[in-house]
Amino acid sequence: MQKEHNLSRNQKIIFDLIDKSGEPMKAYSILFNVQKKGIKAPLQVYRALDKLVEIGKIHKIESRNAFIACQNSSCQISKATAFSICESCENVSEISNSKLSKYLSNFSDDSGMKYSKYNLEFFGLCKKCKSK
Amino acid sequence: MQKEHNLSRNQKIIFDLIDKSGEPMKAYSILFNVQKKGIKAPLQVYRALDKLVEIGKIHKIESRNAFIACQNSSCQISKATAFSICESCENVSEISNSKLSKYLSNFSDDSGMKYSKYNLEFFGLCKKCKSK
DNA sequence: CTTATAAATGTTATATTATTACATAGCGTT
DNA sequence: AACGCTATGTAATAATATAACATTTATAAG
Repeated sequence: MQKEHNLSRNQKIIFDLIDKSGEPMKAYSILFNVQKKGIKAPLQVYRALDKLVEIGKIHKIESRNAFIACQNSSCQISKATAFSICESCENVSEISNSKLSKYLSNFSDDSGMKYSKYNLEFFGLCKKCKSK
Repeated sequence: MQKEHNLSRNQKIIFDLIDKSGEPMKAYSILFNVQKKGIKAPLQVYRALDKLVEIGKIHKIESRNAFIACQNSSCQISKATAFSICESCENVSEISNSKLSKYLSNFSDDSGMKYSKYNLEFFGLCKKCKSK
């Protein structure tokens, strides 16, 4: 079992927003959306985002500078993330494929590096966009 | 064989700089370094970077907003990139592992997406930093 | 060679993303 | 209460990236 994290006020507001949106959100778009709730400054958003990423409730889509709620029920794999990104409609979803995550988590080469984390982003066309 | 790309003046200046540095360089650090050669504006740098990424001469390290010269002799795999990143010394190197690239290039799942590109970033401690 | 076209360049301004620095408040432990 | 830690508030600014527009250079077709 995972440790249950008690989110602080700002963290909760921001997590709920991202989670409900169901898609990647950018920091300043988040800021805009939570200003009515009293979160006024970028730093307040970035601090909450940092924490939420740290505890695995959200992930950053690096190629898009955006944040998406973790879609793996228990957020067990926040150090091993994989996403599929449609280059046409920009739809993003988290890939939960145990073979893939096993393969990558166990990956090692002769560089002498000890890998403790990875992030993988696949790009392509989603079903809908392919058929257009 | 690959098409030989004739780099333009700015592209050449910027590629040479990145290539010689041997490590990831940030856009504004590049800008600073090429100002004496007449490249004065960020956009000039970003345009060259865009082109160099497009033709596979350099890659963007997304998690670092930095650019590194392709280390695979012929840049054949610019649509299939993998890097190892030391979280202590920030050393980055491109992973050339045919099993890995085959595995990922052939990856598919039941999402219906057609994957045409991927970028993978591994994080950990390099040999040197591990032993400190 | 010249005309057309695409690619690259130059320049200014501005948009977007993210952090520094410093002060204050809340919360759990002893 | 006193301490340590986490979170918050606020202002300023740094770092990363793009828009818009004018001009020049390279490439290819006639």
